[in-house]
This record gives sequence, C-alpha cells and structure tokens, in this order.
Amino acid sequence: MPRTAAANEAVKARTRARVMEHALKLFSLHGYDATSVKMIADSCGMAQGLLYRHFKGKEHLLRAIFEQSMADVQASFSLAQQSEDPLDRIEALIRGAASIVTGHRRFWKLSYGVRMQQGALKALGPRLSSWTRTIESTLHGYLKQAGARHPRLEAAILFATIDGMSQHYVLDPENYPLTDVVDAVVQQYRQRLGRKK
Amino acid sequence: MPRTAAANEAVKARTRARVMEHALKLFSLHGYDATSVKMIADSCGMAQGLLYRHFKGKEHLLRAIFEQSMADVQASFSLAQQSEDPLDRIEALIRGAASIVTGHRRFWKLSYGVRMQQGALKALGPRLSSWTRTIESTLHGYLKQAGARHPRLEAAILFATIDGMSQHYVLDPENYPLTDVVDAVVQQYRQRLGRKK
Amino acid sequence: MPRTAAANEAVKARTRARVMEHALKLFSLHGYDATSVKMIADSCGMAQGLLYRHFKGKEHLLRAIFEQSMADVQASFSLAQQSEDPLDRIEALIRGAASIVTGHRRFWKLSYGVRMQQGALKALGPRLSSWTRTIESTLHGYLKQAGARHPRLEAAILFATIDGMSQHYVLDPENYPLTDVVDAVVQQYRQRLGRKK
Amino acid sequence: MPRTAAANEAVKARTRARVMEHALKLFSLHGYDATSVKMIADSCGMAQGLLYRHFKGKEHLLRAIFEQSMADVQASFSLAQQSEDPLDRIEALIRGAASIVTGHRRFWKLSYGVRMQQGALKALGPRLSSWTRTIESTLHGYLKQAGARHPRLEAAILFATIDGMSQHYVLDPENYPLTDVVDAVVQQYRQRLGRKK
DNA sequence: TATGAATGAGTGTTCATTCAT
DNA sequence: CATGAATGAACACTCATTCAT
Repeated sequence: MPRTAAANEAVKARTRARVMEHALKLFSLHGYDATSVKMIADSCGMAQGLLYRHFKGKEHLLRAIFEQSMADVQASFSLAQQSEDPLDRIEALIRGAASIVTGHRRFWKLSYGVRMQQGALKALGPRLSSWTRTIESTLHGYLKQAGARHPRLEAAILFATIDGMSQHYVLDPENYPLTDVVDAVVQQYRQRLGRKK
Repeated sequence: MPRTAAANEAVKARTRARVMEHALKLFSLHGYDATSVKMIADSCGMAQGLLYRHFKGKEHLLRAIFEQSMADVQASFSLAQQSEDPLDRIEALIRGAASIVTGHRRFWKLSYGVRMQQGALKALGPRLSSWTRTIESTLHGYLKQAGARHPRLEAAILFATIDGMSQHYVLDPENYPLTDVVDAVVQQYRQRLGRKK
Repeated sequence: MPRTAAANEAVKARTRARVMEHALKLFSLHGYDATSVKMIADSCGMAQGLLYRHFKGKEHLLRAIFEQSMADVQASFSLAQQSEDPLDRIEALIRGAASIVTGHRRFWKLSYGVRMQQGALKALGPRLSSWTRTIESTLHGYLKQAGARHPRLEAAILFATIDGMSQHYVLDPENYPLTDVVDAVVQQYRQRLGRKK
Repeated sequence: MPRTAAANEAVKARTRARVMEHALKLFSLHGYDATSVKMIADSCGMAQGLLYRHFKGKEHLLRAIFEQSMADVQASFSLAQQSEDPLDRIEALIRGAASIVTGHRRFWKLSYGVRMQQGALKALGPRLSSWTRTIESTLHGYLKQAGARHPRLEAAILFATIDGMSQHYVLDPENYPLTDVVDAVVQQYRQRLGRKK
C-alpha cells in the first residue's frame, strides 16, 4: 500500500523543517563556512545524500532559512501597525524588534555574521537590503507622523540604535539587559517626541 | 656581496605591508573564512609560499591586521579625551568613532564580520571584547559626569547607536549619510543632557 | 531502496583492504615518508579523498597495516612453542622467523625502514620495541633451557643473526639463499648446543 | 687584496665539512626526508642559498656524506687484512666492524634507514650494494682459508650476525652490550673453526 | 525515499630550489 | 663568497556534491 501523496508531502515538510532547524543551530554556532554539510546531516541523524533531496545545496539551505525566518519577522512586524497613535506605533516597533531578536536569536546571529560577506550575500543580498529599506521607511513614516523635525535622519538613528542593541544582545544574550535598554529607548523617544506635540 | 641587512629589512617590511593591505581588502569583502590564502597571494601577485615567510599562517595574518588597526584606533580615541566639559567629551567620542570608521572602513567591516564567528574569534576574542568594554565604560563615565539619570543604560543605548550607525555606514559607505547622522546624534544628546543641567 | 547495511560493510571492507595492500607495497618500496597519499590513491585507482573515509590519516593507515601484519606474525610464532625439546624449539623459532619474513616480505621491509625513523616511530614505537623484547626474551628462555653458558649474550647473537638474515633476504628476495642459510644456522646451533648436553 | 686561491679552497673545504657534519647529525636524528634544508642551514648558521654553492642539492649532500663515510670505513677495514692467520683475520674483521659502527653510529643509523628506500637508493644503490658484496666476499675468502665447510653460507651467516648486531647497537647505543656480544661472537667462531683445524 | 561510498576541486601549509643583490 | 626574498610544485587533508544501489 503506497502512502498517499498528502502523507508523503507532510513527511517531507517535517524533514525539511528539521534540517533547517539543525542547520540554523549549527550555522549560528560555528558560522556558515565552518559548518559542513556532514555536520548538519549527522546532527539530523540522516545521510548526507538525503539532504540533497530536500535542498539543492548548502547555499540553498541557507537561503531557505532566511526565507522562512524573514517571513516570521514580517508577520511579527505587522502587529506593530495596528495602533493609531504614531508614538504608540514607534513603541510597538521597538518592542517588536526586541521580541523578534529574542525569539530568533540564532537566526539573527547568523544573519549578522553573514551580512558582512559579499559571497554569502550573492544569494541573500536583495532580500536583506529590501528588508533594511522596509524598516527604515516604516520608521521614517512613523517619525514624520510623530512630528519629528528631521524624520529621515531620526529614522536612521533609531534604526541604528535598534540594530546595535539587537546585535549586542545576540552577542551575549545571557548578560545583556535587553528589556531595560528597550524601556529606556522607548522612554527617550516618548520624551523627545511627546514634548513637541 | 650580500644585500645589506637594512635593505633586506626594508624589502621585507614592504612585502609584509602589501600582504596585509590585500588581505584586509579581501577579508573585509568576503569574510575571513571565505577568503583563501590563494586569493590573497593572487591579489598581491606573489606566490602563496612567500606569504608564510611573513606570517606563520592565515590566522596570524588576521591577528597582525587587528594588531595594527587597533593601534591606530586606540590613538584616535585618545584625542577625544582632551576636552573638559562632559558634553564636549561625548561629542568628541561620537565624532571620533565616526572618523575612525570612515578612516578604516575595511577594517571595521572585517571586524564586524569576525565578531559573529566563533572560529575566527578564537584568536581575537579577548582583544575584541576588551575593546568593547573599554568603550562602554568610557561612555558610562562621561554620561555619569554629564548628569544622566541612568548612565549605565544610556551608555548601552549610545553604544548601540554608534555601533549600529557605524555598521550601516560600513555596509554602504557611498550612500550612507554618516556626517548628517552624527550631527543629529550629537544634537540629540546635547538637547537631552543639556536641558537637565 | 538503500543498499543493505551488510552490502555496504562488504564494499567498505574490500576498499579498506585494497588501500592497505597498495599502501604496504608503496611504503615498503619507497619508505613511509617518501610515499605520498596521492601515490597510494593513484595506485589504487581511487580519489585521494576516499582514502580518508577509511583511515583518519596517513599515519593511521600505517598503524592499521602494522596492526594487521603483527597479528599474523603473532599467530605464526605461537606455533613454534608447541615442541618440548629446547633445541627443537629454537629450530622452530628460527624457521618460523624465516617463514614469516618470506610470507610478509613487504611488511618486513617497511618495518625495517620504519624502525630507523624517529618520525614514523612516534606511532609505532611501543608496538615495535615490545615486539623486539618479546623475541629476545623468548630466545633467552630457550637458550637457557638448552644449557647455553651465556644465554643472554647468545640470545643477542641469535637475534642479530635472525634479524640480519631476514633483512638481507628482504633486500634481495630473488637471490638471497634464505632456506640454505636457515638450514646452516640451525645446524650450527644444534652442533654447538647439542655437544654440551 | 684577494685571498690566495689555496686559502679559498681551504675555507671552502672547511665549510663543506661543517655542512656535512650537521647534515649527518640531523639526517640520523630525524631521517633524510624529515630533515629540511633549512634545518641544516640553520644548524650550520648559514643562509640556505649558500648551501647550494657547496652541494648541488639535498640529494647530493646525502651522496657526499655516504662517499666520505664509506671511504673512512674502507680504510678501517684494510687494517683487518694485515694479519696472517685466517682466524685472526676474521676476529679483526668482526672487531673492526664493531669499532666502525661505534665510531660512526650516526652514519650507520642514516645508512640503515636509507637502505630500505628505493628512492634514496637511486643515488646510492650501486655504492651500497658493491660495498655489501665486498664484505661478503672478503668474509667468504677468510672462512674458506679457515677451513669452513660451507664458506659461502657461513659468510652469509656471519655477515647477517654482524649487520644485525650493528643495527641493534645503533638503535639503542646506550644499553646494547656491543663489546660483550662481539667477544662472544669471536669466541663462537674460534671454537667452531679452531677445532676443525 | 534513502544510503553512504566515491569523487574532485579545494584548503592551508611546507620546502627544495633559484635569483637579484 | 654570501644573503634571504621569492618561487612553484608538492604535501596531507577537507568537503560539497554525485551516484550506484
């Protein structure tokens, strides 16, 4: 009795997910280059060859991980836009960024490591930079609405702060006081922008 | 007649510098792992073997680059500490960071890439993290003097902003409006901390 | 359907054996150091990489060869100890040594070459010297039982004779009259020790 | 003032000798393959390049060492032939071999290591095997004169004993009781051959 | 679908040798 | 006579990928 096509699909999807999970763990731990396909296969408990049934190659695996994580991130960000008040929106965005980075620290560690490598960027470049632009223009819009005097520059600053903070957290998740830092950032923005209104 | 010892020294130093220059370019472009020794040798137009007369290995080459650049950076930072007024000092530090990053963007790109990689960090870990601590504690001291309410948190925020901004510049030096961003950051801090005095 | 585990095992064992066979040939011909992994792989008609699935490295390959051949040798030697009469035992041991060396001349050539090299000895040192001691103390015991006046010295002499003869045979197996030499050695010992009884 | 041609020759000869001395030490210690030209030059305190003024290459250096040592050995052996009595001659030859090996143990260690390597033998093969033949035929002659029944075989045996003994000494010069072994061998031969006369 | 043996181009590194000085 | 910088081919070894089963 052959398994139904649907059941096969389900198994396949589960395997794919498992591979991506293990790969992300190893990539974030040792870096993309220093992680061999064998390490991933061993970690998954499967043969190397099988991995190539699911992903065309190591680079495609990396791409798939980015695709999926990016989608997660996108979804999380949408929540920020439900509020009406611009200041609330900014707060939501900052807090959203923080919760995304805590929820996916492995992915962000990998991402921060990879974004400095032109080679790895060949595959991811467009994706990564369009993502960057999205955040920055979103911030720009919010800050404009909030009455910032130089919204473009302030967006750049806020983005830098969020990115730097996220990275510092990712480098030492155990000790970095992310929630306190986030609260303080939020307060700073509320003070500065609130007063002007 | 043998070449004089001095002449030999000069040739050696020139070659060493050439290797470091090309290595830094390639490391910053493709990342440490993704740059092969062959690529460096080819870029220098020399045989691979010669590289090993000047550096004990790829990792030592990386270390040498760090050593040299770190010394430059250290020197630049010292200038910031000549002012008396805390706010002036903070401004000097922010501007100093920016000028260091523009002056050594290749090194910083390499540095940002390397700090996420466990492997490359083996050699540099102590150096990099002591450096980070230095900056943060310096910022902490200045902010305390400037009367910040939560100097520790504010130092974390300012450091995140500087780091994020530097990184965004390094990723796209042609287009990122670093000087404008720096001016805006400085203004923000002057406003916030100046008012409280 | 995957190859069965058993079939895989068989293929692997066959390849392993082939590598060891060719490696022994080349090691014994050119010496351990002067034989490159490439030479072995070429001789086997396989890719260099494959060799490393079966042996962790060149040195491990050497070790594996020793392990296997030593086991053979050990077994052969046991046969010599079945006789009761000490003179018969000595004869059996001499003849046993000769038959071992003719049966494994490649191994012995390798072995003789390797024992003069500090480098290769790193891995085999203990094995080789314990083996030497075993032979010498066995000879010592036999000669004592046979009533030799200075069994320790005579053991050293007999061991030297056996070792020298084996080595001369191994250097020129086609022409060296090993069986005649062995017969003559046996006769010498029978004469000398027999008379004293 | 140019140095005289003769003085130059003397300097050159002294340098050559020094290189050979250091090379022999290192070759015997680490093996021929494992000894780099740099190691030799460093040990001599001279530049690598200079070494090539004196020897065409590493292999020629090995060859030169053999040449010189062989000549020494040849000279030593000639002394054995001054006696009249065949038994005395045999004794002199055995003792001569022993004193040669103690006087040149480095050379013999190298020699024993190298004679199993076909590659190294390319250069030395003829020399080594003609040497072997000389010894064996000399022994043959003496044993014949001493009235041995199977002089050819007995020569082979005696040669094996001498070679084996020398090698065991060279492998562990500190502990091997060479003089005792030599005395015992001499006594054995005197007993066996003396009686028959 | 799944295996892991096999491949071949690649890695960092060493080293005998040459050459400008 | 002497230097040591420079070369280039070789070395042991790794790894992403393919393929027979």
